[in-house]
Amino acid sequence: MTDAAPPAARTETGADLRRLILDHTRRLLVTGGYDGLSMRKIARGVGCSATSIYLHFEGKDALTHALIDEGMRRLYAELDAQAEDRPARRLDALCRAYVRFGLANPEYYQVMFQLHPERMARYPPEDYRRARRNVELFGEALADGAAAGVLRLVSSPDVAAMALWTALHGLVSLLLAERVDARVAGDAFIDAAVRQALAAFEVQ
Amino acid sequence: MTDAAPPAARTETGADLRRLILDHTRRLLVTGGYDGLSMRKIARGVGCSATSIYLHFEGKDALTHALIDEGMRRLYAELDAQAEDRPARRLDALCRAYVRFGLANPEYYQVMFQLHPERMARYPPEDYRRARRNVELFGEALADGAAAGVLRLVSSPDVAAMALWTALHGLVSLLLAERVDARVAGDAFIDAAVRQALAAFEVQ
Amino acid sequence: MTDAAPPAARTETGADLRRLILDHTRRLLVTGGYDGLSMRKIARGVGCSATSIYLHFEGKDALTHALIDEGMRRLYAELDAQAEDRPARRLDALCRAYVRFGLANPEYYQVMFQLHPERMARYPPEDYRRARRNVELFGEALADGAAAGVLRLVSSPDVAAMALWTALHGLVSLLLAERVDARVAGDAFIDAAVRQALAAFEVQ
Amino acid sequence: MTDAAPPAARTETGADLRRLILDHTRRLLVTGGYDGLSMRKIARGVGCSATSIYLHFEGKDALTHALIDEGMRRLYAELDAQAEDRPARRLDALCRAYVRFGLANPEYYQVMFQLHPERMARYPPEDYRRARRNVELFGEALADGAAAGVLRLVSSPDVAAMALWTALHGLVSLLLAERVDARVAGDAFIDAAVRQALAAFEVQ
DNA sequence: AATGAATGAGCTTTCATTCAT
DNA sequence: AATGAATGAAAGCTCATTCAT
Repeated sequence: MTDAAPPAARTETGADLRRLILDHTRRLLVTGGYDGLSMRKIARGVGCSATSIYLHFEGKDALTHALIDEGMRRLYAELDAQAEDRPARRLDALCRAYVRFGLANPEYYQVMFQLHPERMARYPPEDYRRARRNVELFGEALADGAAAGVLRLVSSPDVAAMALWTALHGLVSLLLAERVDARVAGDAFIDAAVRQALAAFEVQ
Repeated sequence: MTDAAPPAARTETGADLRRLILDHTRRLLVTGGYDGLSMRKIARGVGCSATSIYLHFEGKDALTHALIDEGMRRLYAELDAQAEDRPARRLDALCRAYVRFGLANPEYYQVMFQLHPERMARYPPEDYRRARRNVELFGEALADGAAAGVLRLVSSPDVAAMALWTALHGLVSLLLAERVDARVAGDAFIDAAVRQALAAFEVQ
Repeated sequence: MTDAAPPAARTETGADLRRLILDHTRRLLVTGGYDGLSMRKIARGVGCSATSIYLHFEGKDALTHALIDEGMRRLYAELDAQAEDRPARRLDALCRAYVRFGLANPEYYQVMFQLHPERMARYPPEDYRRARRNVELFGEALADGAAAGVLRLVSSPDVAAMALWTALHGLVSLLLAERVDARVAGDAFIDAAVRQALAAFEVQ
Repeated sequence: MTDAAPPAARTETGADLRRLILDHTRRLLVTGGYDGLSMRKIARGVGCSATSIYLHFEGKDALTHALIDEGMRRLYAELDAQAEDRPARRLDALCRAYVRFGLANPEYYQVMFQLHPERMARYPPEDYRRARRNVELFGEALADGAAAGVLRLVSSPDVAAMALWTALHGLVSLLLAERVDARVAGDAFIDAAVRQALAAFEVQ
């Protein structure tokens, strides 16, 4: 039959629908936040039925989790790309890459780090473990730096990394929330904040 | 003393309903976050009709804003109570008081600092101005310390205060979100993180 | 006691509140129609509590009925003022006065003639009787004209008057509803429509 | 013929729900008027959930508009069926068909011609254009009659048609509103009123 | 792989009205 | 004469999800 149509047409939507859904979900997250998200809005945006989303994701949670995982992988890719041998320089690069990633990907950042704990409780453990790798990169740089005597550590590398991460996260999230005074916010401020967060590790 | 006479008359209803509503709203915020909040749930919790809430608050926004303002005032009270003459000590006390407040009042903290910017856009300007006073307290301590030569500043007190605030906020919000590794989180970690944030201002 | 205040102050709001309510209700009717009417909106506009309206009117129905009655009286006053001895001229003047009144007082006209019959079912019979006087004025002019041989009647004056009224009502209500083509509506159109409605009574 | 096969499959549900909704909406309009209308009442009447209505109509407005359009088409069908060559007779038949339609379909008539202008403002322009075709039928009869010298016109056919329409509308709407004296209303009255409205076009 | 139809629960808000004061 | 507090009912609408096809 002629109306059996080109099979390629289906292929394009077929496996790619998953991608389309993820991408449009991200777009919606930027404008309306997590709560402004709805399966129907996503479907409308992608041009498929709401039901179709359930063919690719178990539910809203699973969709969100997929997005988180994707974000975590991308963040890792960016952080891991900071190929710098000297630990102090690497730490600095990691911080700046982290902030850059957050500001450039508000939608990922939101679901990755600003979701209600209850919602995260159902996050798959193995994904969680991978997510933690991101902070570990900071810990490794700190440990390397301490070993080389170029970074000063007063607590364990893990603790220091976690504390550093909280500082960076505060910077990113308040900037994204537009809570930093507009007259202050800007590259200069970001630079100052990152320096301030790193000052603790400077050897005199 | 004389005007203390008839307030008991309407203990359960009257002006007290406003308080009950605010209090129960806070309770709901802890468990379900801002999006888990609903006028009906609040009403059910306080034991009044959903309509009654509208007698005391113009709408959900106004109710939230009242809560934010209340939180900001309480935070200010706590920060302002850190009566310490020596600037460096005062700054330290401010930081610890801030974190303490956030962890002790997750519901306030959430609406105060983690609301979607769109939702904050409707926040009354005069309340906003008062809210900013909180960060200013940090700026004053920094300026005082710099003047006295006991704190080192590489940027303006305002910028430094804002950057310090972002660090503290990151600490509080990740702890509240239960995103800090349980094996790490604890008073020791908080102490380490605060020290790390303050290290930038230490004079060698 | 000094706070017993000037009694005149109360007098002004006292009996006059009824008037204020009626007047503001009319204003609301223009903008939002009957269904856009609400006791609270009225109260807000007048500056009194919603409860206070119930001191002056039994309910929304009674308030509406009072407005209808007032409108009917005003319409009667306008029609009755068309002092013209010659019946044909008087009839013409009555028609034009009717249309003028309707267009000038859309809020009255709406409740007077465009309310759902169910809502009118509770209208007090004695008021209804007075309302009917308005159409009777047309009937009298028609009867006078027929007796004088200057108006042609093919049905009883009552029937003819009623039919004439329906035509005028159609004109007014479609104009108020903005359903007459904007390029057509205007004084010329009104004039043409009234002439057309009166043509039936012309003696050759 | 072959594609007429499986429509019985979804007799109660499927595409038929749309019809059921429209029909029940009409029924509700008769008893309670436009303002007595509610999505829930409709749903209760059809035996479906309120949500289901939104599957077939975008909202209350769209539902109403669909009803208006349907009514306009039906009215047009009735008017257009008045196949009469002689213009004067055709005009008479049009008038009587119009009134007949209005009295027989109070629910359609209501939404078609008695809706608040604000509500009509959102009516789709292309539907509006079709609706206007109804009045144009009167204009054409008038123009034909004038050209043939059997109808007297003192204004343009368009204006005369519009004026005639307002008269008929007044007749229908006051009858539907039960505002015409019960002792008068009846076929004789309708006949008298229509004659009166048409008298203007009679050639002496 | 994809869909249209359907739903129950829920949302914020407004309504007319009553009651104690 | 006037009010603040309160309410049940209802409004229009959106939600995540299921199911038969």
